[in-house]
Amino acid sequence: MADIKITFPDGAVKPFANGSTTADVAKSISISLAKKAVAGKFNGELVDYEAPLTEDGKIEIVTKDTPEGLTVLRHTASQVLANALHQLYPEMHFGQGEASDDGFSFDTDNADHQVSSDDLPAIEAKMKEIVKANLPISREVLAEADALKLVDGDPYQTQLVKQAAAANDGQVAVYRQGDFVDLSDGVQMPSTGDVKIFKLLSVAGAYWEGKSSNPMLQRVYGTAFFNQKDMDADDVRRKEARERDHRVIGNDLDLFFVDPKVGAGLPYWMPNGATIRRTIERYIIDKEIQHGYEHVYTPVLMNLDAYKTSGHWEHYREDMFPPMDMGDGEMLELRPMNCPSHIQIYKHHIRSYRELPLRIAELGMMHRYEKSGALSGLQRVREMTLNDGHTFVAPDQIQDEFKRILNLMVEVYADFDIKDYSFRLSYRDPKNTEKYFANDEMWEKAQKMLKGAMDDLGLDYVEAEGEAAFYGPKLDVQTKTALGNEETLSTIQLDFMLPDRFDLHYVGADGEEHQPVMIHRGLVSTMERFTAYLTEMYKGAFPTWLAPHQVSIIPVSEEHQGDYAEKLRKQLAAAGVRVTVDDRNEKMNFKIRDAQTHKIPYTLVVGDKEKQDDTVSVRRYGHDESTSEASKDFLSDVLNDIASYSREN
RNA sequence: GCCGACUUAGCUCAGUUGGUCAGAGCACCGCUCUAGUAAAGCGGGGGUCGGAGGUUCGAAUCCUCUAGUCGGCACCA
Repeated sequence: MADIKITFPDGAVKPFANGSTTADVAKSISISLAKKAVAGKFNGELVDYEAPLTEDGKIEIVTKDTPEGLTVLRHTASQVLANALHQLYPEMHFGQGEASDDGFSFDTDNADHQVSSDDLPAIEAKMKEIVKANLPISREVLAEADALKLVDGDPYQTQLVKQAAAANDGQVAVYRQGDFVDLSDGVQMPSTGDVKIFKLLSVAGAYWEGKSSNPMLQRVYGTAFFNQKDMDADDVRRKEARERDHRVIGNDLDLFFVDPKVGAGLPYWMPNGATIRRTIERYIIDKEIQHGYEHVYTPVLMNLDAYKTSGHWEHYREDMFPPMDMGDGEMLELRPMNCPSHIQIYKHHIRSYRELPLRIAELGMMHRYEKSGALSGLQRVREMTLNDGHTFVAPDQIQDEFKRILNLMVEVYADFDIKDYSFRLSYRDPKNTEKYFANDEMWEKAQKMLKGAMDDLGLDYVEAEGEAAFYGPKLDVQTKTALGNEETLSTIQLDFMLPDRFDLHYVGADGEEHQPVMIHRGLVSTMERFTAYLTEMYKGAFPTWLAPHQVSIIPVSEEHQGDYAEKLRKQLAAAGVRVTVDDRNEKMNFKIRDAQTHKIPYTLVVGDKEKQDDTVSVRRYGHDESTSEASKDFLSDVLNDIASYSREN
């Protein structure tokens, strides 16, 4: 057989015997590379390390230190987990395994004994046996009929075989490790012995195929690494994520609480949390007004008919609080969103094209009956206040307005020092269009318009089908919570539907009536979610302008310098600084420690020396040393710090 | 909503196979010490062990139901 030509990433081309493997190629380059290699990437496709290459192509060696290498390892770990489960529970039905950014998982269904976290040690022990046995892993391709025989009536596997066969000319790939054979579409390590560093983490339910109408399987989660150092670092990362969790910090810093006896998902803002929220609220209102928004207040209760007209009742009835029957035929609804309210504002006057874009904004309190399992701290609640805004534009103003909103958003993010986010264009699901407002032309046009605007601005984004609102496509800004869950922070949504349903119009230059387009937009999400987000981002160490307590004054001796401390407090407070004197009957060290654990940006220690010179000894949060400053200078420093949204904390 | 685990003082947690097991630290209150950059000392108050049933001579501990929390899944206008 003729040699095949292998092209390397640097462009070099070398002949290899037909049927050579990635391993052969790697070894030909260097022994050290072969040691690090776990798989190949041949013509852009991940291939097994020992898979024969039978045509010309470009190769990349996938090594242990790449994300792809880690995925290969975790795929293998997932298969080892499946093997262990199979040995421990022969009757168990198997769903799918997965490798993720975080680790790996495998789904199972066992009628007699559902796997629970108590079983993890035994499963892990069995996995260790399999790893120790160092079983070679090989890929085999079977005909559909043989694959079906192999899975022996397992309902989930049978379905997977059929799907795989349908997608691949009746061929189904399986991986064998010892006697255990399993379906897998992922490239794997050469041997079970390669899965040296791993552990199981948790068990949780997961719907088969991700559909809530399907049965629920038990998903075992674990993680795996190539070396102990990375595993240890991952442990630390998980631990730090928990410390960053806004629910933990919210409790430690006394920001908010939720009392299940009073109502799940109904948060109470303690003074500290309320101060942060108030600061955010004042900031965003001022910012929006500067940018041409008109801020309004509208009722939290509204006639149910408005939500029937908007379509929300039809789409979200289950997630709304039940309407109040007032007894005389009137039905009042706790509003789940603010659009109809702002539409009322729009409709209150005859609108001229000269008024457009008309920007209506509100910190609108809304209530949604979120499913109990969805509730989480301040991130998912049943009463929330949304930084909401609706701009009403003429059709030819859409793109400009979209860009304006985006610019405003970027400005706001900069003020909060938010850097870690990504854009997602959310389209309707083309396979499931009945969920959405029925107007194909509108969807096509609107989606194209959003994409065009993003491309014009040169911004990177991912496109997500099925993530649109029922009335239109949107641009979402995605961030991550401390625990790594994705959440939407900002959103800009195009809406051609509500203006039609509510019969909105404006008088054009031609004297005729025209229909406006609505753009729904939220910059900083709800006060609840945004506060949670900031708490996690800053790890509770809020920058001075947001910190509930900005300055703590500690007299060395209350008796001797108490009057000076109080004089300083008055000066600072009069300038608008949130300042307290710590006059408790405690030692100075205790109070300094207390100020630090409460993450107060500035601690001022004042003793006889400071009193005499009218100075302060300043210690910033997180710093070990202190500096001496004239009290006047300190005041101007703090004020400057606040005014500039300084991020030093 | 679904699967699983969990729920003991304001907070974080101990409580072995049901039998002085109702505890600790922090916080809180009181007293003493008047402090120079991350916890002074002593003393005190505080919980019908999430709730409701049940088993038992006896339940924080076992069973059932229920609420909530957590981890996921689904949902997220």
